[in-house]
Amino acid sequence: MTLHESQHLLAQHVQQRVALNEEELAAFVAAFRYKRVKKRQHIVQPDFVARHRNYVVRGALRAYVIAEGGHDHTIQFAIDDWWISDYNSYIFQRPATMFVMALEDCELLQLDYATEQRLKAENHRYETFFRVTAERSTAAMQRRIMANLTMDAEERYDRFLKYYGSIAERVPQYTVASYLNMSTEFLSRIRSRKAAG
Amino acid sequence: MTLHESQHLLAQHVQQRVALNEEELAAFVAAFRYKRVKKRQHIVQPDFVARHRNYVVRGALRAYVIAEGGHDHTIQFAIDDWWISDYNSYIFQRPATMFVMALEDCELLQLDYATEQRLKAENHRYETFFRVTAERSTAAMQRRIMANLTMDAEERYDRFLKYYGSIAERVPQYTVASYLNMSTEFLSRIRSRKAAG
DNA sequence: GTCTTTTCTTAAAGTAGGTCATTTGGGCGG
DNA sequence: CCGCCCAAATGACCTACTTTAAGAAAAGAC
Repeated sequence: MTLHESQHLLAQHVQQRVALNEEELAAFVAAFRYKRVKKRQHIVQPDFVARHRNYVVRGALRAYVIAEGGHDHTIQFAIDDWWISDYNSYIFQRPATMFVMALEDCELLQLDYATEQRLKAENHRYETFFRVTAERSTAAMQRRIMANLTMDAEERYDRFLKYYGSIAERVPQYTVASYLNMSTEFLSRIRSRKAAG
Repeated sequence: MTLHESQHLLAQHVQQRVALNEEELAAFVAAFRYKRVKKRQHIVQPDFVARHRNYVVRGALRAYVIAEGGHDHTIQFAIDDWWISDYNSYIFQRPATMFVMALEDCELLQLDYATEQRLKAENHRYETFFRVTAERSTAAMQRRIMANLTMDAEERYDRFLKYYGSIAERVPQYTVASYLNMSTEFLSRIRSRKAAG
């Protein structure tokens, strides 16, 4: 995708969340740096500070941690038109605990921390955009916590397919299992149970 | 506590998150309504829209859902100097799915939705406050999700004591168990295991 | 105080889901 | 089109936790 096309996608994304005039929108989008990453490449690693907030123009990524015992756990997915980073690292500019890895070749628009601060200080409406974004994340995470507390493994998988079917289609199944807090073998069994009866 | 003392606590809370001059701070705090609620009283109920964001001056509350089978699950606690509501309801002004109930007699400062919108539109720095608040919630929820994915029951309890020991001290144990995604019986067993050896 | 309700503990039996080991399949570099 | 490697499936066994049931200990109410 061209830089111009990528910027247009981001511009549309922003416009759906806050009303900016053309000039404001152009300046906002221009603050991002275009970046390609290859499948399996990491853009965030434990112990290094996450420097960017990443808008996914095209591609798929996952944020994950590795627990004792070597098992990994997916904290977040991002595909086209989503955002991803290690927010505990990015927001507080402290060392990351997560990996963020490309699951496909990706095109990103990256906003670095200092530039984000400048944008928020510069224009009330830019601040509003980040406020709306943070609020929606909070709400989505609360829904995920509710699902984890109230549903069994099969129900969690059904919910995931319902709301994030487009992600399930393009990422490895073991990453979905680890997102849903179950073993890859158990997810496989759920699926074969469904296919049968 | 007097209204004046309550407002002072909220003012301090706000000042720790955003730099306001005296006039701005006074106007912000004045937008809240003081409210007392008795133990066991609900301030949010399923099917009704959560109208307020609640600052806890003094007291303890819990947000919870009741799953099929009658089991309840704690989504959030709030004690002195915390915020609570059903954010999926409040932010989108849609019917709540949660209860928010007082675990003790409480004093709150409530901000209603329309007033919050007015504040955010009126002053860039008020908007900043809500942005910072939402960002911190997001980060905290992500840490909780990580803990739920990577830790077993006993580790989750240890973590809760470490970071929220002051909550554990003043709420019923079964509410802590339901927050940590384990049965009240199992939490009891963990505790007696610890007390012994 | 004493009666009642709520919370917490203990123990036995049951199960959702995990682990381990092996097989099957798919994608892709050469 | 072959061989390799990583992902998905399958089955046997295992365990961390739940459920059920009962009683003990706090906490209110009157």
